[in-house]
Amino acid sequence: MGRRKHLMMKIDNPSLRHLTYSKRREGILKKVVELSVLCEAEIGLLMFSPTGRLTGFASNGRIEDVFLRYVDQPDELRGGLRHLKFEGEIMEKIAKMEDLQEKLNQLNQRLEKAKEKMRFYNPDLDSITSLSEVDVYQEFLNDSLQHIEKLKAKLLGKQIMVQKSETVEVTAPSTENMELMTVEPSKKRNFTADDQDQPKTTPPPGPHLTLEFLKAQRPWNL
Amino acid sequence: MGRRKHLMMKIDNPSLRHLTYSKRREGILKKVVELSVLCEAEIGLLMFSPTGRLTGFASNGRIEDVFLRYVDQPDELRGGLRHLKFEGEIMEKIAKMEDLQEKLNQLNQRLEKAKEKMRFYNPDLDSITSLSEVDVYQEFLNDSLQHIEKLKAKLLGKQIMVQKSETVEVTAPSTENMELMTVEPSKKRNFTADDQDQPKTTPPPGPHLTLEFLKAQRPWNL
DNA sequence: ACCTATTGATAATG
DNA sequence: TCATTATCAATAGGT
Repeated sequence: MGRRKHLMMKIDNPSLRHLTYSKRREGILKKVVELSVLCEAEIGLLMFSPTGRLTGFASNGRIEDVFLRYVDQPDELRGGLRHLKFEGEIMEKIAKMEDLQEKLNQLNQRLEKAKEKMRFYNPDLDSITSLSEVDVYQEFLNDSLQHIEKLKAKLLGKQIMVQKSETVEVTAPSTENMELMTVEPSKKRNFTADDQDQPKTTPPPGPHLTLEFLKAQRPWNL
Repeated sequence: MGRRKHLMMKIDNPSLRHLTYSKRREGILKKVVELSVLCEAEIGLLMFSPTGRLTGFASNGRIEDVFLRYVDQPDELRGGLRHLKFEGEIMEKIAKMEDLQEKLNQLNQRLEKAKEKMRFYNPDLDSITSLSEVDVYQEFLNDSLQHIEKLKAKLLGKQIMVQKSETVEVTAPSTENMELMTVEPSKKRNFTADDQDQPKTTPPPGPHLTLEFLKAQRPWNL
């Protein structure tokens, strides 16, 4: 349209160029608005004049939403637009963030697991209320001590026979004074009797704690 | 243009609407390209069809650059376009991501700490090479056992006097057969002698392990 | 800004 | 989706 047709190349004359820009900018803006109205299409348009002035339009009032929708498009559906550097920044960051969130959740789980396991080694004494629990923790620590003793024996170059692995004696190392604290097996048995019938397959921590369960709570299982 | 002029409202007939969209979309695209060529204007255009299909254009090939330029505009210069929600969202997400990264690092540290602490309770026996280390671990476990014993005594309603806390006797709970494993204090002292002079202030785990350090490695310190 | 000759875009139709 | 074409809109150039 117009008396003559422009060559499709940059208009040399700056004033003519700017005039053309102004006219066509209005035309495009009008057409874009019409399209968005007639077809309820979501449209975003940004135009920077040769002098840097911005004119824009977004069908819903916010360019940002249109761009967000664009960013959310799967690669295949972004017709007419090739290589997306910005995607390689924002999308990457968003993906990275989701990845981080995932890792963070996993780590949190592992940390909780670790904390729980540590409580088996050094349970909060105030939280233990039943003697049966006490015995299981005691057995567990004895078992750990036994491993230590075995190692010590090896390092000392001694052969120490251990027939029953659940029985162990401990030597206090650093003091001259020693005092024995003994609890009679009989009374203990009275209180631990309930445990004997408990299932041995990974019970939850609590009143039905078993030695087997505790033994599974080793650092290398983390 | 056209034989008749549309009312400026949504076209009811869906097929007609889509047809109109297709045609006008091409027209706008052409005009936009022309404008960018004739005037060297930077233009970004995003159009979503009623069915969600995207058609777009960016004068330099990347919508993202146009959008970034838009985001960089001072508020006053964003003609016709108000408040920038997207900028806030992106910035927010980036900040959130950095926050997540930070939390993840902290969690990783805590997890490593937890793992390390657990090794104090049940150290990997293969990794222990010196008798002095063995002794410290042994003391530590004895200490834990002592706590258990105290609790048990309380629960049994007994008063048990403990004069020196570093000495303890352990009763193996669950078997009839018992076997004692004893290491002579003298030989032990030979091997643990080095530790006596070590500083007691949070030494690193390893050959200079101390009981005090291990005692600090309790779950509630995590 | 406005005018208007001219060209371009597109609505209706096949 | 593509082609045709009558009609109307956009705009180049001038004022």
